[in-house]
Amino acid sequence: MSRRDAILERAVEVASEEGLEGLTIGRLSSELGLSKSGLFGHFGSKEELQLAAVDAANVIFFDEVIKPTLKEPEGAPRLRAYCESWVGYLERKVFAGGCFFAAAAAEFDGRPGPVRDKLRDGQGLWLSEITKQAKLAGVKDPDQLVFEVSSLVQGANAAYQLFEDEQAFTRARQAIARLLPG
Amino acid sequence: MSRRDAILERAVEVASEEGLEGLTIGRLSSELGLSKSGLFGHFGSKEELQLAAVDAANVIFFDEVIKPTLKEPEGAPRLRAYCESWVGYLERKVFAGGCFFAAAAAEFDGRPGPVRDKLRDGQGLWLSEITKQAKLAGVKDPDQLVFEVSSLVQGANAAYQLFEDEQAFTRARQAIARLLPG
DNA sequence: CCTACCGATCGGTAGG
DNA sequence: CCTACCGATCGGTAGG
Repeated sequence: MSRRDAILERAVEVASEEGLEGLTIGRLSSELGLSKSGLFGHFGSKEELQLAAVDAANVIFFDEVIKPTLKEPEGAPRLRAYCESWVGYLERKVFAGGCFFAAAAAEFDGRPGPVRDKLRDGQGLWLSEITKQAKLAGVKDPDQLVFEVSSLVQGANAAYQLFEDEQAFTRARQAIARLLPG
Repeated sequence: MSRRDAILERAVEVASEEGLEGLTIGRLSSELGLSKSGLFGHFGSKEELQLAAVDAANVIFFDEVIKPTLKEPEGAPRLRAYCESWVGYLERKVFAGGCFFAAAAAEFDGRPGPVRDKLRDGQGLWLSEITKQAKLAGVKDPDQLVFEVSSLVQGANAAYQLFEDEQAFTRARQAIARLLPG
C-alpha cells in the first residue's frame, strides 16, 4: 500500500464521521505523522484530496457491496442480493460514521462543483445498475422500486446514526421484502 | 421582528444550504451588515447560535407542516394530512437548501453535544406524534409504518437535492399511499 | 518528503 | 451596538 493509499484510508474514515469539509490538511497530516506540505504534495489542492477520498470510498463500496453479489444470476436473484448486501453494508459499519455517501451527498448537494458531480455520478451509476436488475426481474415500475429501496436504505442509515436504532436495519429489510418480486 | 429574529431567519437559510458549521459569525454578520461582535452578542457562542437556529427551524416546521393539519380529526385523517403536509413542505421548498433537519442531522449525527441532542429530540417528537396518529388509525405496526414514511420523505428530499429529480415527490406520495390505511 | 512562511478567516474578548 | 484586537487554524507556496 502506497503512502497515498494510507492517507486516503484515513481520509475516508474522517470524512464519514465529520464530513468532507472536516478533512483539513493540517489535521490529517498531524494524525498521520507527516508535514502539511508533505501530505499536500500528494494531492495538490484540498478539492483534489476530497475527490480522491470519494474515489477511494467508491472502491470500498464496490468491494463490500457489489463484488460479493456478482455470483448471483442477473435479474431477480441479483436484485435481491444487491438489496441484502446494501443493508448489510450499513449493519456491518463499513465506515465509522455510517454511510460515507449519504453524509457526503447531504454535505455537497448544495455546493456545485466537481465533488458534487462525482458523488452524483457514482450514486447514479449504482442506482441505474439496480434499476437494470429490476427490469430484468420483470418489475412493473423499476424506477419506483429503486426509489423506494434507496429511500429505505438511507432511512435505516439516518435512523441508526441519529437514534442508535439497531432495529432500523430489520425494518428496512422487512419493507424491502414486501417490494421485491417473488 | 427583533434583530435577533432577523439574524436567525438568515441563519436558518444559510444552514439549510451550507450546513450549521458553515454558519460562521463573520460571514453572517457581513451579510446582515453588522459587526461580528454585534452579532456575537446576541448569542454568546457559536454553539448557542446553532442551537437558536435549530429552534427557529423547529418553529418554521411547526407552522408549515403541523399547524395546517390540526383541523383534521385525529387518527387516519390526521395521519394522512401529516404525510401530505410533510411531502408538500419539501415540494414548496420551504428552506432554500432542502430539508433543514435532514442536512443538520447528517452533519451532526457523528458529533455528540447539545446541537445533536436538540436535533434528535425535535425529530423524535415529530416521529412519535405521527406514530400516535398511526396507532389511533388502527395501523398494525405503527413504528414500522413511521419508519417507512419517514424514509420515503427523506429519500425524496435526497433525490431532489442531488439529482434535481422533481418526480421524487410524486414517487414518495405514491409509496406512502400504499402504506396508509383506507 | 521537510521547514518556514504567506494572507485570510476562524471563534472569541476587551473596552467603550 | 462599535473598533480593535487575540491566538489558532485554514489552504496554499517557496525553496530546498
